[in-house]
Amino acid sequence: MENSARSQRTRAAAIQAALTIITRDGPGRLTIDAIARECGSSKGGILHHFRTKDAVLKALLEHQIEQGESLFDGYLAQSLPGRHEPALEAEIESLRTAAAHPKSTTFAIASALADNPELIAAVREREAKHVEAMKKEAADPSVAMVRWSAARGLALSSILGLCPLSEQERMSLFDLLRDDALWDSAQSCIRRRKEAAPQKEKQLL
Amino acid sequence: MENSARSQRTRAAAIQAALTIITRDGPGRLTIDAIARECGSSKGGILHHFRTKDAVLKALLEHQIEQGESLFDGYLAQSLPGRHEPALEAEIESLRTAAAHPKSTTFAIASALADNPELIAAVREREAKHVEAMKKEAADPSVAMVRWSAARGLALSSILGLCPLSEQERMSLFDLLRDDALWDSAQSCIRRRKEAAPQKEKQLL
DNA sequence: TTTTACAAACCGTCCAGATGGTTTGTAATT
DNA sequence: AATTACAAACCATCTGGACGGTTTGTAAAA
Repeated sequence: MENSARSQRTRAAAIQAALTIITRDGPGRLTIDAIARECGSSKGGILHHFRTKDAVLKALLEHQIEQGESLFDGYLAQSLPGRHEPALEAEIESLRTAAAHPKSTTFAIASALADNPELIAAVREREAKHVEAMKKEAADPSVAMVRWSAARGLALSSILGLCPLSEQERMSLFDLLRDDALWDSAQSCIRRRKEAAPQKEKQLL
Repeated sequence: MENSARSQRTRAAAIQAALTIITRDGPGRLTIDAIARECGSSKGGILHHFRTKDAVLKALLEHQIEQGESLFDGYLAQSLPGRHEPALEAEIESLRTAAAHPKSTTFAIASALADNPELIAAVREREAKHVEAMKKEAADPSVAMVRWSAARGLALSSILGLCPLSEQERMSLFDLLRDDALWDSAQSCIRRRKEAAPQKEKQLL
């Protein structure tokens, strides 16, 4: 086999093995030895691709980010032309999907990443771009941020195993958050009220 | 010194030391040796109080829960008699406070807990009670859940270092979420719309 | 004197990374 | 086409340190 192809294949296999381990055995069991065993490779082979264990984690995170991004892109592409806030809706749907995965790798990866704040920062910066897009398209950015935050809260709670709501409740809340027309009408009420009694948040968002 | 007092003191010192380590050095550095070193005790001494490391984590979690609970109780006690949804507001304020702590121990503890799902379940169950209370007092439970989820999203994002919003933006969003009157008026719009075009979430929440 | 609280030395295991070597692929030279 | 020279991928083994937990010792309290 061609060298580069071989290399790429084992690298992908290593990442897949890491994901398997992290979900099956928990993040505490993710060792280089375990990865090597899982993908039928050797420790040396793994360490040839990733010079340190942190490099493995970084690759894992990048893989996860790519997944999330393509999920988002898919939902964005699906959105009908008439929608007011396609990015927000795609984001909400992405979060709904993420929340649905109870044995989430995301949690495991997050916990494996706990000691690497710089990697987390990368995620946050990517998130900032999405937020920008959502604010830009929104009639009222602060309402968009509320909807986004709520979806995020549901997703993060579920991923961390902290969500006390049933799946049905979660689902219908996601439905509600997504319902553009509903928020449009609520928005006008809020706006009217804000103008009547101006609040701090008005000029900030 | 009296035995029991001495014991209690070292136990508290151990927990405090664990919190110091976990925030200063990261959860990966939380070892029994480190705790002993930090609080000027010995490994044997620590293991006299906590038979295993998991017991330390459990104690740490309980400590954190107590903190959170008393914070919530404080805000609840502060709430003025006229408010419609005191529990929700107290919860939102608690979450605001939690979010404000950037070097949060919560994150570190969460990640240290990653391999102990049963401990996480305890937190979730406690959360369920709060949710019940909030639903009970709410005119529209689904709106309350949206507000709560949004506050939770902001808090969790901040704690995990994933929140791309500025502190000001976060603060004003919390203000907005807390504004009972505003949501009341929005609620009536939503309700009107729901009745006009009934949705799935209506009967579920 | 028995129990409690702690200390110090120690044990077994796990694991990241280093090292030295083998196989496989590649490209230039003859 | 065959040979040579090199590079990349990969493997088996070792090591040094960290860490959870145990055992043994000790001094004070009960």
